[in-house]
Amino acid sequence: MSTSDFASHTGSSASHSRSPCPLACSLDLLGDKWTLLVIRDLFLGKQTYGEFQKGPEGIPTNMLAERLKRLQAAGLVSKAEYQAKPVRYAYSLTDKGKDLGPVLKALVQWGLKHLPDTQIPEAAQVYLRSLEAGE
Amino acid sequence: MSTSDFASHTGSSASHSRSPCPLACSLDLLGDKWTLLVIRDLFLGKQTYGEFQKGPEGIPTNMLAERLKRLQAAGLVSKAEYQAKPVRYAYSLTDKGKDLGPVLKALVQWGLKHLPDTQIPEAAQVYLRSLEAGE
DNA sequence: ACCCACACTTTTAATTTGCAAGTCACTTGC
DNA sequence: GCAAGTGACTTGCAAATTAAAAGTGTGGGT
Repeated sequence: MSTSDFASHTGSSASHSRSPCPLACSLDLLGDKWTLLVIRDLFLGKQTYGEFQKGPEGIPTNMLAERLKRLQAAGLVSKAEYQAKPVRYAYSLTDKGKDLGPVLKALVQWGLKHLPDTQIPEAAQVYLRSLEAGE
Repeated sequence: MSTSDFASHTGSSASHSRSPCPLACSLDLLGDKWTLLVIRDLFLGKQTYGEFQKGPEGIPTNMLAERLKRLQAAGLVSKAEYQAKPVRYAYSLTDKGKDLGPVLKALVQWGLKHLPDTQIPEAAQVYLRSLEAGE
């Protein structure tokens, strides 16, 4: 059945890539420099591809496309055609995606406390409040 | 003027690489697949280089060395020589590092809720409890 | 003396990122 | 009615990052 012990990666099924640890698995999906920024923008109410691109960090377009695809495949984000004539799409968070609120909140609060010169733009105060409220 | 007039990184100083957003800045330091796993292991009580390497995820040794260096430089981790004859080092979390408890907790809870087949090994139940307790 | 453990460093290959440019379906202005 | 523009991506590379492997140095055990 198996030629070696279970300690090495690649378990019986392809479900978890590195280990069954919920932290490791979360990081397999979210652990990079862009994914959670896209989630943040969704919390902020951004909906279209163009809106994400115009963010202050300037995400490369191919990164954005791939992240949106990954997040859809993982069921955190849904894509809906809101207009057909010139076809336009609106992205939004599913409940699974909205459950990341506490993760964003924790990272934001850590950053505000420990990283100098970081601040939440006025335009985004609303979203922090929605995180506090546990939306 | 649009909602974010500091949209493009105007480069007032070299302090933040991408934007003044606390989330973006936190991710500049922590946003990858390994850094938070090292932090997790520190919460779990691991202290030596070898203990980190033996984790279930099998972090490459050069990644581990670099992450430990980065985390020390950022003041999240401290390194102490606990034995001189054959020189041995013990790594531990600073207060700044321990403040990541809520971040780990949020990611772990999200993973347990939404990612199938994830579980916290018995040996680590203790650490989750310490996160709950707000150590 | 020889082999082994710890704590890394170096080398080299594979993968991912970042940037620029291109595509496709329309829509608008002239 | 046709060039120019907009939104939403895709494609092609160069550059940077990551992963896997092997090597280094100190000292201990037998």
